[in-house]
Amino acid sequence: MKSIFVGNLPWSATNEELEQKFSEFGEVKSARIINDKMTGKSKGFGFVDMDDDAAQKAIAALSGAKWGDRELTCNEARPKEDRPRKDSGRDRY
DNA sequence: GTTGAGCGTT
Repeated sequence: MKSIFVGNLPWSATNEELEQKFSEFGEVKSARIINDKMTGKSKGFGFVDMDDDAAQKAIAALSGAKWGDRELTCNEARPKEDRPRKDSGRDRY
C-alpha cells in the first residue's frame, strides 16, 4: 500500500468523491481530504491510500486530471515519519 | 462568509 498526495482539490471536494475517483483505478484502502479550517487553515488537499500498482496507476491517471474545473495534483505522499506529530522515540533521552 | 500552495488525522 502506498500513500498518494492529492492536491489542488476544490473546497467542495469530499472524501467519498476522492475515494470514488480513485476506486475506479484500483482498490482504495482509505481516502481522506485534509480540509480543516478550525484547527488551522485551509488545506485543500487530500491523501489516498491504495495498493502499490493501483496507486501508481491512479497517480498516472489522476495526475493532471480535472476535478470539475480544477486540475488535480497526484503524487506519492511523503512518509509520515518525516513529520513527527507525536513523541516519536519516547525511549530517547 | 473567505482562501490556493502544498504533505495528513483518528
